[in-house]
Order: sequence, then C-alpha cells, then structure tokens
Amino acid sequence: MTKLRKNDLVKQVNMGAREYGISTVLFRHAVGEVLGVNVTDMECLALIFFKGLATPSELARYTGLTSGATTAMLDRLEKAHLIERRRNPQDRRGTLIVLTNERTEEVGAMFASGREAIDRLTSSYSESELESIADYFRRLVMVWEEEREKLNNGIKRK
Amino acid sequence: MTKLRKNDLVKQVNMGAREYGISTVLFRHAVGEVLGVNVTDMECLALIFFKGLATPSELARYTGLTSGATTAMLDRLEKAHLIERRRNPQDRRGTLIVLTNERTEEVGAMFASGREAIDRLTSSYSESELESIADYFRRLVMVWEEEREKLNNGIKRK
DNA sequence: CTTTATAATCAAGATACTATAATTTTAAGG
DNA sequence: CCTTAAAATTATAGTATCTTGATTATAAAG
Repeated sequence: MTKLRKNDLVKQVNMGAREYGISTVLFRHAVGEVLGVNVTDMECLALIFFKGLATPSELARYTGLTSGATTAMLDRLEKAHLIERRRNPQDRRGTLIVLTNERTEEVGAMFASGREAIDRLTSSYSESELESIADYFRRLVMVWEEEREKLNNGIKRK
Repeated sequence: MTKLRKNDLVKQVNMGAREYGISTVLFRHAVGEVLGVNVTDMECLALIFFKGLATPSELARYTGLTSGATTAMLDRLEKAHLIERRRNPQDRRGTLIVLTNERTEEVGAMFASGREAIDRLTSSYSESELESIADYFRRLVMVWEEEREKLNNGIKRK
C-alpha cells in the first residue's frame, strides 16, 4: 500500500507547512510583547530585521496598511528607537527604513538564538535533502504569489 | 569546494523558509481585501479555515488579543456571516468556531485553487524527499516553539 | 517645460483595541 | 456539596490605530 503511504506523507508535509507558519506568528507575537510593540508593528519589525532594509511602501504592501497608517506605524517604531528613517540616495522622494544601532542588538539577540538553532538544524541535512527542501520552498512561494495575483486581478476588474 | 556548496544550500533553505512565510502573509491580506475584513480578522479566519475548528481562547492566544477584543472580533465575523458559534459538547462553557455553510464555499474557493496547486506540487516529490521535508517542518516548529517558551519564561520571571 | 505618477506625510473623523470589572455558565477538586 | 477555576461574554471609558482625502516633494513621461 505504497499509495497510502505517499498520500500520508503529502498530508504531513502540507500540515507541516501550515504549522510552521503558525509557530512563526506566535513567536513574533512573543517578541513583540517583550519589546512592547503591537502585533502590526512587530510584523514590520521582523521584516525589517530579516531584510536588513525596507521602504515604507514595501512595508505598507506587506502589512496591508494604507500609506497614512504606515507613516504612523513608523513614527511609533521610531519613537521607540527601534528604527531609523534614512533618505534614499537613488530616489529622493523615498525613505529607507533600518534598525537603529542602539536596539539592533537587543532585537537581534531575541532572534539570534532561534537563528542559530535553525542554522544547526538546516546544516544537519545532506546536500541532496537540502536541494529538495530549497526547491520546495521556492515552488511554494511561486504558488502563493500566483494565487495572490489572481485575486488582485479579480479586484481590479470590478 | 563542497563546503561552500553546502553553506550555500543552507542559506537557500533558510531564506526560502522566510520568503514562504512572507508570501502566505501577503496572500491572506489579499483574501481579506476581497472579503472586506481587516487584517486581524483575516488572520483568524485563515486559522479557522485551515484547522476547520477553533475556540475563542485559542484565537485570542494566536492573535494576541484580549478576551474582550476576541469576542468583538468574532461578533464582526459572525455579523458578516463568515463564522458561526457552536456549543462545545465536551465542555459546555466553551464555544467552537466554524465557518458558515453560506460562505465557506466562497472563502474555500479562494483557498481551494492554492490548496490544489500545493497538493499537486507536494505530490510531485518522491517519498524520501517528502520524508525529509516533513521532518524539516516538524523540527522548525519545535525550534520556534522552544524559542517562544524561552521568551515567555523571561517575561514571567520579571 | 508640462503633465502625470509616485513616495511619504499630515490632519480629521471613524473604528478597533485595551484595561478593568462584573456576570453567567460549567468544570473540577476536596 | 462547596469552593475555586476556567471559558466566554458584556459593559464602560479611555487610548491606539486605521481610513480618507489633501499636501509636498520628486521622478518620469511626453
């Protein structure tokens, strides 16, 4: 009954992907609680931390906030000395958002332990396993991006 | 230089995991826009959809909302005929939250196409690949859960 | 140049959330 | 039983956050 076994594995993987998403959401909420920032602001902060650099427009797209709400959010993060606005030399209308030197370490420390654990975990797999996993993630991202575009096109047509 | 190759693969996987998380957030926001519900409510709705069933306490933990705000949120989703409150036969103090029959299809349709694509994608891997991927997800979840507990313990001690 | 589009901000009013406390209903322990 | 605890809801007042529409500065296209 190898067919059953495969179906079962497919389910396990799909379930795993979902639970992974849930666990990262919960973790970010916990970090937010420690830093004293709300959920929206924390989602942003996490993105800035992982990307190293972001623009307000990018953050607005990511969080689904309007531009006004995004400005307000960045004001809050700035007042808490968590981020800094820098002018974009390429486009002088634009702003670049980075973590402040002051608190990057503090924020980093919370993610660092997890990052290291993930590094150890990932490194424990063989090259061929890593190839499969990386490939799977790439394709997952493609699927959700395509689905999102379908929805967005649907909105525009109305 | 097989060491370099492995390091590169590890980076690809770690990056892939992050981008996957980002793409699912963006997708849920797009669905929320179509359904006309705000981000918080949508995060909840997605959890209910994927789990099939949830309790208010569970949703409060997941969203970081207080119990009062959770009740208000469920009121909004109920007024929009997206969810239904059912009594929990196991614990009659409790409430179970499910999608309504009316709109499950509508919501489901938006996720269905993606779900099917994911199913096809996942099924295209071999059993041994799926084992590695499932294992990787399981361990990722464990890592973030552990990290979250560390943070929560830190809060409590204060 | 002039027009149009984009990035970000700001101001005002509407909505959502928090904190707190009280209430109801049920579960579970002694 | 009786007490204590848990799940969910309700109510109120205050605060935080979001939306909308206007505004400024700059970029890009014609």
